[in-house]
Amino acid sequence: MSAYKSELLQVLSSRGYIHQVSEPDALDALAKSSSLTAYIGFDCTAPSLHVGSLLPIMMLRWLQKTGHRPISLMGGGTTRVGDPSGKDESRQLLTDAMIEQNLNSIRAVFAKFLGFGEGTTDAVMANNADWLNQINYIDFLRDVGRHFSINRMLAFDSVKLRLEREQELSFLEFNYMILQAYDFVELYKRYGCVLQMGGSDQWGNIVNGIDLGRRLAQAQLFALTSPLITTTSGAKMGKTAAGAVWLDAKMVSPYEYWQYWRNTEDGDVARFLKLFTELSLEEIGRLAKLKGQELNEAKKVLATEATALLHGRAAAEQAAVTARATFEEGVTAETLPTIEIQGPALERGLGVLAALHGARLVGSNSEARRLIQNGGLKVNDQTLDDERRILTVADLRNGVIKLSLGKKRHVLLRPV
RNA sequence: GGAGGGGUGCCCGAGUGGUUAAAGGGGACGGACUGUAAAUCCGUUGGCUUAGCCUACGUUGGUUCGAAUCCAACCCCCUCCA
Repeated sequence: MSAYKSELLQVLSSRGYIHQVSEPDALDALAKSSSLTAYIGFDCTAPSLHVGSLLPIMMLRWLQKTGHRPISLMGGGTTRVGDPSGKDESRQLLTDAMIEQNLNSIRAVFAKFLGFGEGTTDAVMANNADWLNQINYIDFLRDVGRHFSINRMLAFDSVKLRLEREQELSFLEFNYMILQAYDFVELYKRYGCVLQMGGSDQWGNIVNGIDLGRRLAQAQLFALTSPLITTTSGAKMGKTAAGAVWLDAKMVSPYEYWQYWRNTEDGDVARFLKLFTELSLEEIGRLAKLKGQELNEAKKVLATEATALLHGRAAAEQAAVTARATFEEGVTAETLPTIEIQGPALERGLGVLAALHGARLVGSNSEARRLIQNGGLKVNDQTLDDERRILTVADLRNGVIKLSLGKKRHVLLRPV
């Protein structure tokens, strides 16, 4: 690590966000002497962002905290084209209305990490649909297309690898990097944005933007990429039993989110503390020294800090309390995820299979039956061995029935 | 437009007329062991009103007692040629 002089690069590099930087010295000097504007692009094919997007969001957050202006660029325009990779499934293109809806809920997530407004370091939310949708093909070819050399584009890894493996590369994909380069220049013109950040796989695209900026606007632009984050065991981040770990509380509750971080692998704890919390490096260094079972304390800190950033301190503390009661004291915490059921249904007697399905612990009755055979389901902490078991009012403990799948997933049924 | 190859379960991939709900692997989930970790081992992995029934091997028809397997048409993907 070279010794950066600007606070921005010091922070990003010491916390492990940096993989590559173009012209680091010039960028460092600029970041030290002035307030930069920088952006990261996000796609909006899903209704919410998930944990995989957290790293770039944190970079924007640090950017703002060190006195610069972040822009989150939504790919409203590029999403309309659809991602050409993954050609096996006939993916439907999203309608404009769906894209708009996704944009709105994603915006809510950003608001938790960044301060938006009109000030000089207030975050900006841009949407490339604003300019991409207007483009006239011929004009675009003449103004932008002439600056791209096919010879050079063919040399980019993303293209070269595909060609070497004789994999199909559509014209659409080939153009993707041109559109992204254009975004960069457009943001430079509109906001004076001089830095694009992104995952290491974006390097080629970003560099294209830098070139285009020089040719089109005589601008000096910069690239900064972050390493691709996988867990120690090599898996991509953000997938669990229940699917993706979304950042929207309606899709993944704060408790579940806390649990996700609590279950971090040992080898990832220190790295994740640096990347996904704002604890000081000294504090993290102390936590990272913990060994064996004690490391669990560090995981709890990670879980609480990471959850606090997204869902607020109160929700995070409550998740921690719920988890302690559930796992360490063996008590049924009332704050576990709760499903309301109809009181009369319980009086009549509710089949466990239906109850489990209703609580969304299982996807089908067959799945529940299998789990019962494997001893993986519990009612009020008692292993369930009879799939015909009927739940009644007599099963209520303190007004709820606790259903458990495995050791970690619990749901309370509460009659209303 | 011509020639050839191919479309199988979450993914990869075997299977060319009869216990095939479909080998094997990956992934995932459950159990054991642990520290709500990793590794390891065991089990499970289409659905339902589960001794049974239904739905499934690109789509639609056909042959047959019986089809993922044979035939026809169509759709889609890949390779080569024009």
